[in-house]
Amino acid sequence: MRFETSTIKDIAKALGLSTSTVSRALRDRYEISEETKKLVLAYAEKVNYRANPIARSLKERRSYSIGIIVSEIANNFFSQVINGIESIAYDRDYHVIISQSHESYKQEKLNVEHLASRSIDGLLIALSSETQDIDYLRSLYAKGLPIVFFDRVPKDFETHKVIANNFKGSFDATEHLILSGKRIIAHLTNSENLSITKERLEGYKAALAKYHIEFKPELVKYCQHGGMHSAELEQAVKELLPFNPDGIFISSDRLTTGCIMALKKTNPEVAHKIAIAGFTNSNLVELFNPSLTSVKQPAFEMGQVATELLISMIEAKRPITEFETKVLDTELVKMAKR
Amino acid sequence: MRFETSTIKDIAKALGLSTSTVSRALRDRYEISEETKKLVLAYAEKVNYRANPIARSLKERRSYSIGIIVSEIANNFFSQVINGIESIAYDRDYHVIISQSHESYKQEKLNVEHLASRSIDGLLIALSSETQDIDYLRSLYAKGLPIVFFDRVPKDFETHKVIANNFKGSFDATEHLILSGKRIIAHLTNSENLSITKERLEGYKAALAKYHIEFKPELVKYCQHGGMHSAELEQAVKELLPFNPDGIFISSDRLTTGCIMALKKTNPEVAHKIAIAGFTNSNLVELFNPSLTSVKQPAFEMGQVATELLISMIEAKRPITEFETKVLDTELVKMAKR
DNA sequence: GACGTTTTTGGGAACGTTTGCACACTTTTT
DNA sequence: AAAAAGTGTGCAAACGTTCCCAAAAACGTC
Repeated sequence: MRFETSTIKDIAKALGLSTSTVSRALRDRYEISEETKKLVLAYAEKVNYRANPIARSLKERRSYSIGIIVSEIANNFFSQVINGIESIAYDRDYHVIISQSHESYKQEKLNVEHLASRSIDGLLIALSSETQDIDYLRSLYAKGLPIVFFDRVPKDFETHKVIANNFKGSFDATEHLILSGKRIIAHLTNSENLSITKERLEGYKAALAKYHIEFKPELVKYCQHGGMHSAELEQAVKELLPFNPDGIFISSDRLTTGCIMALKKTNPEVAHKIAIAGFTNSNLVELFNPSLTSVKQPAFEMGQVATELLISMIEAKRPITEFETKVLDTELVKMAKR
Repeated sequence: MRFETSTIKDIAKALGLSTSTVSRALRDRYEISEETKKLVLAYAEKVNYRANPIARSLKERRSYSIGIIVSEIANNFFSQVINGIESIAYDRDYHVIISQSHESYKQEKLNVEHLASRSIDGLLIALSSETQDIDYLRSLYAKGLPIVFFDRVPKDFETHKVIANNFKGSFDATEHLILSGKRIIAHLTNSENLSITKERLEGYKAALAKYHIEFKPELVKYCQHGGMHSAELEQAVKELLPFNPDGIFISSDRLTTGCIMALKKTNPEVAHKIAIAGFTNSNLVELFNPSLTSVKQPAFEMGQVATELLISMIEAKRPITEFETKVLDTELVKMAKR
């Protein structure tokens, strides 16, 4: 803000003290008499003093804020994660700054670098589907920026990570399809770059294997843009239909809703014949028609856990050498009976 | 970041220049020789110099960032608005900081004040449903913080505002219900505090009047928490059903989806008999069952327009005395035939 | 070559904090 | 009674910029 507001200096002058004393009183430092502290606090209250966080950041080289990078806030999963992050961060006196990569590597890098230059104390990030090169993150990390990955994590990066049990979630969903009698189960998934894509594919394969159903690579379709481009998605669906799948297991929020939409639009006659099971954190699934079986990730909790880990890194006295990868269980919400 | 990075001082020392000269070269000021400028820029490039925005903010008392307050990013309408805001802001070299009020007045005030203390250059805000007292905004505004309201705007606040044509949107939706033969049309709406609530109620009334249908206050139910508390919503729906409505016009995103959900849950047998028309920007309406007629707000555009207005205020040379309230048209998306 | 004018550069204060150090004053110890 | 230890305060530097002001350099004119 470009307008006047009372500063430590003003208080010092008004009270005939030095700025150092005032600062110490406000920050509740050790070497300060009860009396002066009371005095300063009372006066500060009176003039409605607000510390200038910018000045503090500059001096201390930290900002008490943490950066978040997600691909889209419009995605229920991510907005729930953000709520989880906020719930912990605010408790611990951190603020959060949210940025969207829109699944673009370039945008992601730009945002991260801007956040870093704004002195964020730590970063929580779910990689974009385009991202392959994470050297820019490595270099920030090497310079001392604490980073915690969630959901979409890189391998070969030694830090805390929080993910869902993607293998089990996929396994359960696929098994559910099989147990309801489906035999030709397609798999629609995200960019191959993503960790979640690989893990979910494995779960799908394992479920097929358990029931002795042959895995057919042609039944797996990847969408580079994670469902952001409807044309890409429709194309994938179109390529899948000739195999006459009776079930589709879909591995991400955007893709799940997008796929149903594409089916309804391009092949309404089969839309109800194909059973769908997919990852989604939409709180509107109950309204969907055709209905579907959904795999819900513990998004809020994931945000909380990631934030706790990040803050522990930020506030650690000594360099951390032991890192954890927390794995949280997903929940299978079975399709309503029709 | 608490780690070393090259500064203007470093460059000055390395090149045997003064910090002032380097600063001028970097900022492309007038009084500087081409030669030195080239030299400095080349070196800056080489050492990958990044200006420290914190220092700049402190010095200039502005931050090239704008604050956004919405109630929930998980709401499609707001996340689309945010995308619109970003699209303009980034073009004009501003960054955005998003905060959520979660429909709480206290949280809203806290967030605004934090943003203000972080030297945001301007504020874009949609009021929370709880907010009645906006004196804290007035006082910031009086101190020089540019504010543009969107969607949920206060009256008696002289500044730019951007809203949807709520009256017409409601009128159209209600008329649509009437034209499809409905006669007992209930209205489920937000907190009475909100500007949108009043405007939408008027549109609803006007449509009823046009077709000589008596307006009955008991058919209007307000939800203080805007659909955030499902109990409140279910209660409202329960109170409406005894009147045997054959149509419901709903005035907000959260309420629309929430109401359908409540109907399905508590009275599945009537859920399909009641025609629903409601405001929502969900991109999943096509999947809903029962289907509904939706009023879509031009959310992205609203964000864009609001941001343009805000930036014009921020960059205005002289105090602005003429303010506009832009009204954008909504779009009625009629229910698919069943 | 002295002088004025213009262009380029440097010195240094300022933005609002925090903090190491020194100093003054009290209290305790010897 | 002097020395030591403890407590509270102030001074001043620092964080990385920007920008006013003055100095220096370059150039033109007579």
